[in-house]
Amino acid sequence: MANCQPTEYTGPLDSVPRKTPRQCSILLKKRNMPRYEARRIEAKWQAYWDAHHTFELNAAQAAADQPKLYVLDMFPYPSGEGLHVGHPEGYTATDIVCRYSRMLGKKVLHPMGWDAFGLPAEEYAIKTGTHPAVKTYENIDNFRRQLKMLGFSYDWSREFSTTDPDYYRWTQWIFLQIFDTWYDPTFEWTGPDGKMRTGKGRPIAELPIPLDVAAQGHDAVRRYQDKNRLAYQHEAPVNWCPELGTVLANEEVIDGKSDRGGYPVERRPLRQWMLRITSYGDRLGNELEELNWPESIKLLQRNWIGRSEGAEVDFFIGTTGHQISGDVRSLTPAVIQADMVNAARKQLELPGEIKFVGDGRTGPVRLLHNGQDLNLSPEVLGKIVGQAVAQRSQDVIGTDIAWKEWKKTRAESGFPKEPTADAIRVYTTRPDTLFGVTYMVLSPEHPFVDRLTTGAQKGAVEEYRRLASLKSERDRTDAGKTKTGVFTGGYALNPVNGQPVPIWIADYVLSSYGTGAIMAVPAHDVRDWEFAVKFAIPITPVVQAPAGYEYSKEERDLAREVNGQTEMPFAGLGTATNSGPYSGLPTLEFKSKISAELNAQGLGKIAVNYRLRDWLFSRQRYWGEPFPIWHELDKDGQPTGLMRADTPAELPVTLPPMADFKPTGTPEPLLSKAPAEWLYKTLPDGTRLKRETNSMPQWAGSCWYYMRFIDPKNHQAFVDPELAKQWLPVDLYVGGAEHAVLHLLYSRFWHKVLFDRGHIGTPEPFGRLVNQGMILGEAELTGYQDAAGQWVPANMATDGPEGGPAHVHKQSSQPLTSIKLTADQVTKQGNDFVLAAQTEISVDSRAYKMSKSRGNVINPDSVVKEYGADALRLYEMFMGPLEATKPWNMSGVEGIARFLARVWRMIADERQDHVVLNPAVQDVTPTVEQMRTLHKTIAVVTQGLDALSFNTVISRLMEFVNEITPQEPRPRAILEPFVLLLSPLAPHLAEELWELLGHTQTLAYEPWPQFDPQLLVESEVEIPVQVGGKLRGRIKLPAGANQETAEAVAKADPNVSQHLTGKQIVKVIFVVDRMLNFVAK
RNA sequence: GCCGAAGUGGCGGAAUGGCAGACGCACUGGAUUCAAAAUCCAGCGAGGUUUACUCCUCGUGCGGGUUCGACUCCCGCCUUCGGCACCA
Repeated sequence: MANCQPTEYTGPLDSVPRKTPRQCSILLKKRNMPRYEARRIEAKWQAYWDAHHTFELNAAQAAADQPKLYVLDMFPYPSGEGLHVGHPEGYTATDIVCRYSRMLGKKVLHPMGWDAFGLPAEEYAIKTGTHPAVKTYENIDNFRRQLKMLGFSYDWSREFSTTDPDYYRWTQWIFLQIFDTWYDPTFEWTGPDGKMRTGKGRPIAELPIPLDVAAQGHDAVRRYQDKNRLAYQHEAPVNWCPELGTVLANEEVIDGKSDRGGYPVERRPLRQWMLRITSYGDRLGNELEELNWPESIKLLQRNWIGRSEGAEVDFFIGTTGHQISGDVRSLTPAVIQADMVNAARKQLELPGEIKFVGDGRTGPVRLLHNGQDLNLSPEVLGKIVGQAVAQRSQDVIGTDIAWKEWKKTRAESGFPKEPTADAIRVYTTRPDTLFGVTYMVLSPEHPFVDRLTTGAQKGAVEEYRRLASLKSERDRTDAGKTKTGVFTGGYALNPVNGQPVPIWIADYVLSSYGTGAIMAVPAHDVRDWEFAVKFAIPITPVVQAPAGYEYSKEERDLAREVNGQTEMPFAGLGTATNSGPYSGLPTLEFKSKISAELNAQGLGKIAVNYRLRDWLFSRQRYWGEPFPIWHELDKDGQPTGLMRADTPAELPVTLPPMADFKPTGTPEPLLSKAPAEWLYKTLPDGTRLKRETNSMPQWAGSCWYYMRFIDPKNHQAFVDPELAKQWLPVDLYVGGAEHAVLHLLYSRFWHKVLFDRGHIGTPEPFGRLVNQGMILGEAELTGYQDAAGQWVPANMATDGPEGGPAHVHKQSSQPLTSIKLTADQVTKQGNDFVLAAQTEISVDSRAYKMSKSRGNVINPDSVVKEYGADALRLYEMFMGPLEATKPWNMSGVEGIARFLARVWRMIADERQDHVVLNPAVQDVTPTVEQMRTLHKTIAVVTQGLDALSFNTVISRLMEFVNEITPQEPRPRAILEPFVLLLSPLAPHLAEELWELLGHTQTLAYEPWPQFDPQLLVESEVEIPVQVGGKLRGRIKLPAGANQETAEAVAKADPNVSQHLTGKQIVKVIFVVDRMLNFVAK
């Protein structure tokens, strides 16, 4: 017997031999039971689904008259690491919905593909010399293998990669659409969705050309069009990452480092492609409204867009001849007189007494020589005045004349669309505080800074600008640091009262927001207050806080004592004071009134700004879509600045063959090293062209993939409009919250452009969005020890400084060592875990994000190998709500595997050496109880799947098994529906059992079991009885029993009656079949 | 600092105004076994109480409130996680 000991059977499930030697059969029958063999079953059914094209949606099915459901997983990047356990979480959820929906009779579109351009493959190429495409397609093969191994019901016939020329041909085509579009913000129209909108992306050919531009000829018109396209080129400081050899979008820079790799990023002015997403800011914000997305994600997007309403206002600075660049305030009339007298004496060479009468404000200026009016012509007077200006860099009269002229011109011409050179344009949300402006601030990069800087300030200003240019955006915008700035020496005139306002530069004003210049109202803005206090600039309050106004923490933090009085900024709404004719107006009324008034005078207009910036759309790397754009060259081979787009017929512009992928080390794109035949061409008319050598960012390919899945093989269009109409929008879109702003905003933007241009009929791509939560590593217990090996309580440990030890003591800053503890070293005390041996030492108990460095990464391959795909799928769904962040726990997977094995034994006979039905499964009529169990399960599972609460669905399936397994016989009539209920979640096991129950075809299209509410009604119910709201007993009643019956039965309960004795029943609360409560005194 | 989400046994979680802790894990005891694995059965918030069946008190981050009744609704705080962070 001993030699019959089948040691090999203790190995993994799949190594159990199917046939065993006869002589050992008695023992081996027991040993060799066909227990639940996940590996065999899963491989079998995956092969079946493939062979039968079970989940491929062919044209006939797609055209069928059934409700459609488009369920999409966020496009994965097929990394070399392979699948992470986070991926199957969302994928399983959508797979369950799809399988369930097919059984409900819906036609389901559920595709999968690859977002495969990007840096990692290119970095691998640099290291190894292999072409990025090689590694990319290898990774894709591995990813596909892993996904197939999990049994997801994707329609693999629709698979594609963004790197396929057949796909990026259409990415380039869509780029050309964007390039061919300008945004008309005032255009009113009704879209195919029947909604009225203001603002539309229109063909560039429809752009009205101003007469003066048209007069300059064809090239001027082209340049004007290029400036107005949704895809345009722009020279601006951008985030240049030398390590990655590319520029990055603002969104790809985190804390001054690159999102990918964490390399330093510097600011450099470069010519880059931009997409004018800000034009769609309003619609991207407003049209979030109707989407079935988590409110928190909508809010995140709204905040990201950051719409603000206010006004643009021009502050006069004079043209070159009339610079206001001295301290006007120091100029008393006497000083001005003296200046002008000096100028006149010099110019007219007149001895004797010279006197000016009038100052230009009250009437014409006259020059008296020895008391006699010389009746000088305005030209001569102007010359004298001009000299005075030249002598002293400020001239009140000159300024005053220019100022009046300027205002007059403005009143006639209206507010210019583009800022003019004679004024600083500011953006403010509080035009009602114009009377409180005591200084202005330009961003250090503002183009007017040089003009406005006076000689004395030149050195300081230049130094400040130099330092600012070296700082990263992050350093400059760190809210915590104290404000810095330099006075330029220049002044501007406040449009509401002509008061001169000193102009500063400071890096708290960003060149990329608004107009890059602000009017500062320290009394009513916390930033301006802080700055004004630091530089002793006057603070003029012009808004009265309402009675009982509660100052915010920010405001209170800036409080200061002046003459024994506490002063602080007031940034809220109130009543205007000290504001000329507007005094007494409430803030909002003031705002609209002054905006209108400024507009009437051509001094300002209502304006909207976005925190969102235009999308920096070019990269300098190889592994991305080439732009379908050519640059015209002049005789010397220099770009003329004019562009030509490829025609659709010329697409795709494929990547040139290259062997060297090393970055150029400069912002010169890698594609500039491409072969000349790719880079240059000559048109029939002799025009030399050079290709655009930037490539598109990774986001491009993922912006529209959901549309291509609808019609992936179409060679005539990116998608057939009829099919798009049928399938869009995506009905359920599941993925991680890390794409809350970028991907989701970018694809909504592209979608809207294509909508405006009439290519698709829906304004939004994704109807319902669900964010799956993150899966953390297994929970860890961590204790801390100091250098001497003494335990330190966990609440005394804190993160060490960057580059230093990982943990330090909160007080002494000594480095601490973290020690991983086991469960038996630790005990719970109150709310804390403490060392069992030293209960005064608390320890950390936490799950951390999975990371290679922490060594807590769970590999789906090994989970599947050990427990099977169904177990992995079910476990990920059982962990908790889909949206929640939750820690992994390997024994939880074992628990699920045990459940699946129990399901197996409920239906299959594991004592036999081949797969047969359990003899307990019989064709008998189910009992009423069994029917109730089944129908309760159908009800809970159906509702649970509709609500995506898979964890409770699985609980209910477990309860079914717990209830039914001990029973014999087990009626087939309840087991078959059970298998169908299980099938969306554990499809391989369900198919195997379905076959075992005698079916010859897949259950994928079996009708979903319907529940009969009649069968759920129980004849007898147990309800709780409370006395004074506290539970005192439970009574059994016939279903639907009335209050009298319930009270009688309840009073008969000894414990209830005991609690009622000596008390008076004041009131009885009774809810039929739910509860009974005696309110007693 | 601002915005958002969440705090329930040893752990993951269930219950969204009506029996707190379903279901699973871990743990404890038992059955089976030569033994182990697997499986099956029972117990499992804390404290008190009864020979026993029991019964009582407390308990959903903390403090208040509304209600016959609150994990659930309202007000104020604390903690953790995520996002934003000089956006005029």
